[in-house]
Amino acid sequence: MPTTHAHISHSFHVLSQNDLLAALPADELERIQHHLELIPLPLGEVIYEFGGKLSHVYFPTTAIISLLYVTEDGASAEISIVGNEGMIGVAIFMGGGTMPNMAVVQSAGYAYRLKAQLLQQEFNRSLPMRHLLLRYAQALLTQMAQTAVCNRHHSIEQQLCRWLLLSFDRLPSDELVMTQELISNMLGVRREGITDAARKLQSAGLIEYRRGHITLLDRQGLEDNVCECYRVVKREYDRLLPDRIAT
Amino acid sequence: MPTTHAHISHSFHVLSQNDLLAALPADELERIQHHLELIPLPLGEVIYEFGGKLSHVYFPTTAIISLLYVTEDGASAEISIVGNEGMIGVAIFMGGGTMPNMAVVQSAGYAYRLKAQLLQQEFNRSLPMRHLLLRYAQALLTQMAQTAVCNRHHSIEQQLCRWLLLSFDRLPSDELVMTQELISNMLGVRREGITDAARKLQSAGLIEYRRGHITLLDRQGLEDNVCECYRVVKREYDRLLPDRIAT
DNA sequence: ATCAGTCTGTGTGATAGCGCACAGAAATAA
DNA sequence: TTATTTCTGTGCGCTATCACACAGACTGAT
Repeated sequence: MPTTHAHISHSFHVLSQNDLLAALPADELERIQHHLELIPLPLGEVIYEFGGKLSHVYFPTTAIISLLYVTEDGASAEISIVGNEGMIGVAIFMGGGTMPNMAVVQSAGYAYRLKAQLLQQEFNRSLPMRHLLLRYAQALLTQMAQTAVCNRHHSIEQQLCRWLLLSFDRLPSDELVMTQELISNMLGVRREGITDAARKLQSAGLIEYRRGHITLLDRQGLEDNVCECYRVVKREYDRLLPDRIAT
Repeated sequence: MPTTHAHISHSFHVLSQNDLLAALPADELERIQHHLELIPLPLGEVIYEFGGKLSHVYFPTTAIISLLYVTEDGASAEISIVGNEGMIGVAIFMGGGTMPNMAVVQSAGYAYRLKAQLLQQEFNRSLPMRHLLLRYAQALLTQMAQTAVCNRHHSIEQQLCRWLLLSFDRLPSDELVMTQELISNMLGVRREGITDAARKLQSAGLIEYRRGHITLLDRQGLEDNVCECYRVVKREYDRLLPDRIAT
């Protein structure tokens, strides 16, 4: 029963586990607080389809969600990763309503959700809300742009490092439940390519994995191996959304 | 003398040559009209550098501008193309001020420019302005996302088709002044790769080229060859910015 | 405890794109 | 005109990645 589950877990959850909610001014947060529902998001759940209209926006706390594009011949590519630093549904306040990609839960967890219409109202009404969400949208823009660059120029191993770091940054623990097959779908490469790259990282002592579980052992080591794309994206998130514990 | 040049050409230019300006309500346009300067943009001019702060935003009329990212080891990749359908400087109203990429004139022409501060004021003041610019930003987001997908999955030839169509869509004529070397920089591939692809397109009768000039011969043919990415992006621009001749 | 299903490791070609090197052609400058 | 620079064409070997195929290992359900 999701409701019970949500209810039980509610005591362990606080709104501030999502950085955007945490950065809202107190009065603003108070206004929407009662409309926020804590929702469990199981692995693989599709939050919206290609072009699908969103009834709610989602502010993940422990869940991680991937924005994916699936090509006509079935190949896929991750456009961006969203976790507790952000939200799903920028198209709501950007005005388009939908986007030509899909959102899938990449790592199970929780998210607060809010009726799309309500978010839109608040976006129009409140200047701080608007500023915050727009800055987040810009960070998202940068992540997408850098994904394009990374896809063009960097090796699978570098991309895997980037992907792992971005994921672990958004995760409360050091263990990621994720098969190599799924990672290969995200990065849009072959599963064997991920196997090779992961083995290298494991024998270098940076990660450890076994059948669908990846454990972070040496973050610094990963950062030493990753391409600039990770740093560019991270720096931009830090710059644009600095007030993660604010007001 | 740019000033003279701008002045002379002014008589041939109307604000509505830029779709965003054209879509503004009359009263809004009137308010900013006197602050818009027509500026010539020569090929290769850098509008902003990596992380550079913008003093103005630009609304191209006949110019085409590329957003590029240059990697630490000197490779480059185009993030998006901006022409008379859009503007340079979304970071101004998104709130970040700068972005981690650069903007370079890819095809010489003109653009109206407006002081950044003024745009920001109008963005905050006027709801139609805000809606318009946000929808444009969303279209830009889609272009970036699709660039990532295309970089991952499609051949150089397909990408060249996409790039040519996006460029010709933004150009008043059927001739593009552009060397293969420059195109290869945009797409982030070798020059020889472009030579091969271009030769194929030429012998198929879709384009014709000679030393830095490319002529569009068969648009339908290009569209038949291009990957879905072009269509996805175009459909999204059409959907989000339909009122190109409005109000 | 067993078995079916899922994940990971590995091998063998094929191929797209890369790096480099250089030649001929076209435009531009002197 | 002639000389110089800038483009484009082409060849050759190299590498990363792909496509396919299958074996072994782990896990969870019965």
